[in-house]
Amino acid sequence: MSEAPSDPNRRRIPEATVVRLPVYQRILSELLRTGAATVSSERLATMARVNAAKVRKDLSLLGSFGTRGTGYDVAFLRSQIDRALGVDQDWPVVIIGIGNLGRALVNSEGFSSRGFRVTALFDADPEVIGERVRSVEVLDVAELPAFARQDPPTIGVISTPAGAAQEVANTLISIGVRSILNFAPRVLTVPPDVLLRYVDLSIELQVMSFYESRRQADAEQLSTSGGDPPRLGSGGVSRPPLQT
Amino acid sequence: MSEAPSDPNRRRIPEATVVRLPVYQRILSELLRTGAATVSSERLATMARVNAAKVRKDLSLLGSFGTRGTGYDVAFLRSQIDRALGVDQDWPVVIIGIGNLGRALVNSEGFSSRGFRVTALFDADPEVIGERVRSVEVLDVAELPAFARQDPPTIGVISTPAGAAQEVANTLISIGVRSILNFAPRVLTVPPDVLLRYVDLSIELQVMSFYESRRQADAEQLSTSGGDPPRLGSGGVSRPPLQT
DNA sequence: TCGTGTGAACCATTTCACAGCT
DNA sequence: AGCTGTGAAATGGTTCACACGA
Repeated sequence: MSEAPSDPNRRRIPEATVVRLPVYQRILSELLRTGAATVSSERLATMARVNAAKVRKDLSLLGSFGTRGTGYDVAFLRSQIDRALGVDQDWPVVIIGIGNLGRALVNSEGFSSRGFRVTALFDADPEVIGERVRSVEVLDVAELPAFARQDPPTIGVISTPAGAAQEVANTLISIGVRSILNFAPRVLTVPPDVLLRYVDLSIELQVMSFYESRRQADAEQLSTSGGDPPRLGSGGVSRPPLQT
Repeated sequence: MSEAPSDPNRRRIPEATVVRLPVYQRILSELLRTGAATVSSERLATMARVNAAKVRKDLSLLGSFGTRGTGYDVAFLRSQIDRALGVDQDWPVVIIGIGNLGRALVNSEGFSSRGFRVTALFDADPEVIGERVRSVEVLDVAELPAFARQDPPTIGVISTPAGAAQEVANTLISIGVRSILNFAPRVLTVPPDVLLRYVDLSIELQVMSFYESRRQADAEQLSTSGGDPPRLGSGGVSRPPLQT
C-alpha cells in the first residue's frame, strides 16, 4: 500500500536528536579544522558529553554512514548532517532589532554561514538605520513589507526590546514568514502554523543557579548532620545536565 | 531511619522541569505586569505552549501552591519558583569577552536582575578595558585572578571569540569557579565537577532549518504524487517543537 | 580486533483521568 | 462547577549488549 518504510532520509527524527545534530555538526567542523579524517562514536560522544550509544543511534537515523572497525569519515558525516538539517539549502533570514544582540547575531559564525543568508537588517531607530553591519544595510522596519515583496525571507529573527516584539512578529506573519526565532524576553502569540522558537539568554543562567543552590544545600546538609558522603549518581549532587 | 521523604523542596526535580521553570517564571512576571492576580494551569500552559497537565505536575513538584477551583496566586507562585531556582539568592557573575554579545548579556533583563549580580567584566582588548557598561567597569582579563581573590564569583560567563574560550575557561577553573556558561562556539574541556553549559545562538536556527526543509519536502511530495493531505499529528508536517 | 548498527530492556517524561478540595 | 494534585497508563528517549562487517 505505502512506500518502503526505510528511505534513508524521510525517516522520522526525534526532536531530541534534531537538537543534538547541530552539536555534532560543530564538533565535526572542529575536527576537520584539526585535520582528523575519521572519528569514532566514542570520541564524538566524549566531545559532545553524551553517551556513545546515543551518538550511534542518532547518526544511524540519518543512514549508515560509518565503517565498522574504523568509525565515521569526518567530512562525509558532516555533509550528511548538513543535509539532514537542511543547511545545505539557502535560507534567507531577516533580523529585526539591531542593538548589541542583533549585531552579535549578524557577526556570529552560525548565522552568516552554513545555509543562512542574512538578506537584510531592520531597526526603528533613525540613528541605526542606514548603518552597515557586516556589509548588510540596516533598513527602516517600516520598509519590511516592501522589502519582503522583492526578496521574501524564510526565517525572521526578532532581537528587539521586549515591547516591540509582538508587533514585529505580526508584521513578519503578515508578509508570510512561517518560522520565527525570538530573542526578545516576551511571550508571543502566533497562529498555529507558524513555527516559533525562543532563545532566552538567561534561562541557562537560571538553570545554573538551580544546580548551584542544590550544591550549596548539599554542602550544608553535609556539615550540620554527618550525612552520607556526596557520591555522584543517585543521591548527593544532582547530575550535571548536558548542554542544550 | 531516614527523614520524611516528602520535604516540600529538597525533592528531586527532573531536568526537563528545571528547564521549564524559567519559562513559567517569565510568564508569571508578565502576568504580574498586566495585573493578573491568579492564573490557571490551563492559561499558563497556553502561554508556555505546553500541556496543562504538565504545568500542574511541574508545579506540584515544588509544593502544593494552587487553590482548587481558583488556580495559582501569580505573585506567590512566582516567588516559589524563584526560590526553587535559587534566584532569591545572590550569585556573583563575571562576564569575560565584552563584544556585542557580552554587552547584550550585561544589558539583558535576566542577567542584571533576579539574583544575578554582575560584579565585573573582563576583556583583553585595550580599547575596551576601562570602559563602563551599565556602570560596571571592564577590567583587563589578566586581573581576573586578583579580582577573584577579593570578590570570588560563583558563575563565569564566556562570551569571547572561539579562540580564547578554552584559555578563559582554564583561568575560571583555576580561581575556583565551578559553573561556567559558554557562549563561544567552541567545545570546551573541563574537570567533571565543573558544571558547564553551552548556549549556541545558531542551534535554534539550525533546528528551524530542519523543520523548514521538512515542510518543503512535504509540500513537494504533495504536489508530485497526490499524497495524503498534510494532517498535523502523526504523519505530515512534523509537530512544531516547543521552545527551549 | 575494532567499532558500527540495532533489537530489546530500561528509564524518564508526558499525558490521561479522576478523586478531592474550594 | 471549577481547577488542582496525582496515581497509573502511554509515550518517548536512553542505554545495554551483541551480531555483524571491515
